[in-house]
Amino acid sequence: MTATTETSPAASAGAAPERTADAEAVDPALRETARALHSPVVDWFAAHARDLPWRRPEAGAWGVMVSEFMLQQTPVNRVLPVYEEWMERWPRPADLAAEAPGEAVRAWGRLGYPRRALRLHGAAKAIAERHKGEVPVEHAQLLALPGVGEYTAAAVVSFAYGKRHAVLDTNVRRVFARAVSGQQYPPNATTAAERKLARMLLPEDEATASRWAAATMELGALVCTARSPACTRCPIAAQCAWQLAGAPEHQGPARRTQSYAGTDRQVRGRLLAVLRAAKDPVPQSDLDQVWHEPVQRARALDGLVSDGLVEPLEGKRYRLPLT
DNA sequence: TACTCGTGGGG
DNA sequence: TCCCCAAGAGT
Repeated sequence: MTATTETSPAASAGAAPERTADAEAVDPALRETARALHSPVVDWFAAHARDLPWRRPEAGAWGVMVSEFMLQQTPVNRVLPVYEEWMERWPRPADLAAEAPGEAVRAWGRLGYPRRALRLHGAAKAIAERHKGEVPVEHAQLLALPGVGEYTAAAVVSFAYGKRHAVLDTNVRRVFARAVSGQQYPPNATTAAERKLARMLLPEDEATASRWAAATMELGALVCTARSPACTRCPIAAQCAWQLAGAPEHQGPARRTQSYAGTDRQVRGRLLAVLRAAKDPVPQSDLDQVWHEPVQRARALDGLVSDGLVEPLEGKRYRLPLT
């Protein structure tokens, strides 16, 4: 029974008058599908969830937010040590807000995409200034913070505050694509249909919805993986639309793989690595050593400066930003 | 929408 | 070895 992801005639025909304005019509078949998935997935999570530091109560909303920033496109194993250092050094948003942004970039280390460090610092400042030092509870307020998008806002709302909110990351999208839509992989870009499906599948009960969000993510991360899913260990393999369809190969455009060698990104990474390691301002002549091609080198450095990741000083010297 | 933005480990 | 991909956001 593959669930339809769009409006079904049955559900939308005679719109129930008692529905509130923003309530969505729910396909009865999909509702049944959802109920059949909730218990197995949530129970599996209770038995197999990893003991990650940001899942412990003492992490608090700030800990959850820090972890979510770090986990944007970076694997858990690499995040763990940096997260621990970070939380020890800056246990509250105000602690980070009081620091120079360059210190956040330095402490970010080699997690990659260092703009995230800058944005996390900016988010901490906004929280300190506009929210009395407390991580906001409202999704819209979270969304207004730098570096917080649809996913991160939902994750904080759900994981930190236990609210009922659909959480749609790459893991969840893959689980739903397979279990419900019968596809090996989700579309390249998140679609409105996926968002709607995620809302439809969300359990009504708040506490269950929160567990469901974390559980579907964990299932995607540990079992329903991209490359080689461990279907024998999957709690919903018997109901999986993709399995029931014979695990067909993905059709449609392949995800375009991003190159790295020789790109500006690589040059930026090398430049920033030098600056992270330096305690004092670095003369340009030192930065020139990291890349042979002068035009690309200059472009990369300019980009870092305009992104606010690097601060230019008098006499062709550079450092991580003090302000 | 499609593209940019780091880094490194596992298949 | 090489390639794929990993709890996205911003433009």
